[in-house]
Amino acid sequence: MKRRNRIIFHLDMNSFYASVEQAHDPSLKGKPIAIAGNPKERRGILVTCSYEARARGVYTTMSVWEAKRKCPEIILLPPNFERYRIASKAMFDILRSYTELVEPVSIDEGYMDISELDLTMDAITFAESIQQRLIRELDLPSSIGIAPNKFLAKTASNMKKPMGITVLRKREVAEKLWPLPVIEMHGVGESTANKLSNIGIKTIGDLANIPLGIMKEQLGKVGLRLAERANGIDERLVDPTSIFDTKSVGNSTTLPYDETNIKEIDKVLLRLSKKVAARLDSKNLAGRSITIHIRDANWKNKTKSKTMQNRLFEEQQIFLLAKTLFHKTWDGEPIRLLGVTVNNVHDKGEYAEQLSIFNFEEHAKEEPILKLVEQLQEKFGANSIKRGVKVKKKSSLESKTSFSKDFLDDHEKR
DNA sequence: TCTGGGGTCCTAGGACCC
DNA sequence: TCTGGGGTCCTAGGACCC
Repeated sequence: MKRRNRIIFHLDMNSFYASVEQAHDPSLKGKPIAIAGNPKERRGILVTCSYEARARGVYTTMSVWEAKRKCPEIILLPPNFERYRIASKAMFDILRSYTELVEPVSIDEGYMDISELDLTMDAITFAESIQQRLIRELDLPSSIGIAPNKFLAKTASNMKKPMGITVLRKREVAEKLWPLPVIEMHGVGESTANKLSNIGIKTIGDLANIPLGIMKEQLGKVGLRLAERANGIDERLVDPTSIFDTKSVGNSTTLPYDETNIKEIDKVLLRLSKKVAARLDSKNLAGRSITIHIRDANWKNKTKSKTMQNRLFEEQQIFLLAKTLFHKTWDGEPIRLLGVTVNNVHDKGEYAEQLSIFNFEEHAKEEPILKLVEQLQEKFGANSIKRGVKVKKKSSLESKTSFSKDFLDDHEKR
């Protein structure tokens, strides 16, 4: 059974943050501008820069001091994420005015599946009309890739910037893709490129034609997938809902100076925990596990995580766990970066339902459990129940209790 | 004076269970 | 008296992307 060929668009906004700033303040147009995380901060980098800046040798991820050296007249702006979110929403609203099959993949790019659209024009003309509308209504430039699948569409949109429209057909893969160095491929970074180079794979064509056994052996599942993509094969569907299943919420920060002062570190952990809690709250999410991230002066990373019985969303809860994990991990080395992430997140409402079998209050009315509660509270105090005792409901009559490990850990220390 | 901050996915070993 | 084989969950770390 042969499936009908799909038509997938990948739309990529060109130097999005910089373009939004130029649209917002037209006097910035035609000038070398860059958005820097915090232009005054030591260790700042460029998040985006305008094409005028690029023409002067400046690029994204370049450090601020280096950019200033390369291009002394560069205009540095702090990011205004609220502004970018509004522009992003307006952009996706325009895309969704044509089809519901729009999948945002980041703030400034997304896929559209237009296979089923009843178009009165060809795909290229349609892409042009979208591009022109984005310019007309939002004053924002974009590039569009047109292809039979996501990978090729993404690759195509990258081929011509700014304001490009590129078609990449399956039958053109050998001619247009294969000559390119393998590092150009989406999904291949420095590390993979080095590994591939070691086994003689330099171009995307090399990758496409290597025996699958070797790829599997060298790079596992990732290798097999890359080999498929190099042959222009990608069956992934455009999924408009993927944006809604957030899996983690975290905040991290690079410290102004490598830090060993525990008081300062605690302050930072508190600040990060507050941010995470606030963001969870604004998205109405709660999580089941927490990870802390420590990067030392040599860029060596350490993570430590812990999965909890109960959902996690309160600031104090997150802060205390982060602190505990930090002290279990830290060896006294100067710290460059600290991060706090809550993983395994779900919608709070959904969560309450899922966990209701563990939710003590709901079952406390049942006779056998009620007695147990009284005993436990007498022994360990009123809050002990919420903190660590898991009450599992097996059937309406039969029930079982056990101590979670966290609970026991807590009490061993006293 | 190198190198931010937000994420996702994958792997691999150990614990634990049936 | 040689001890299989799944499956799932947890944890740590790595690669990659924008």
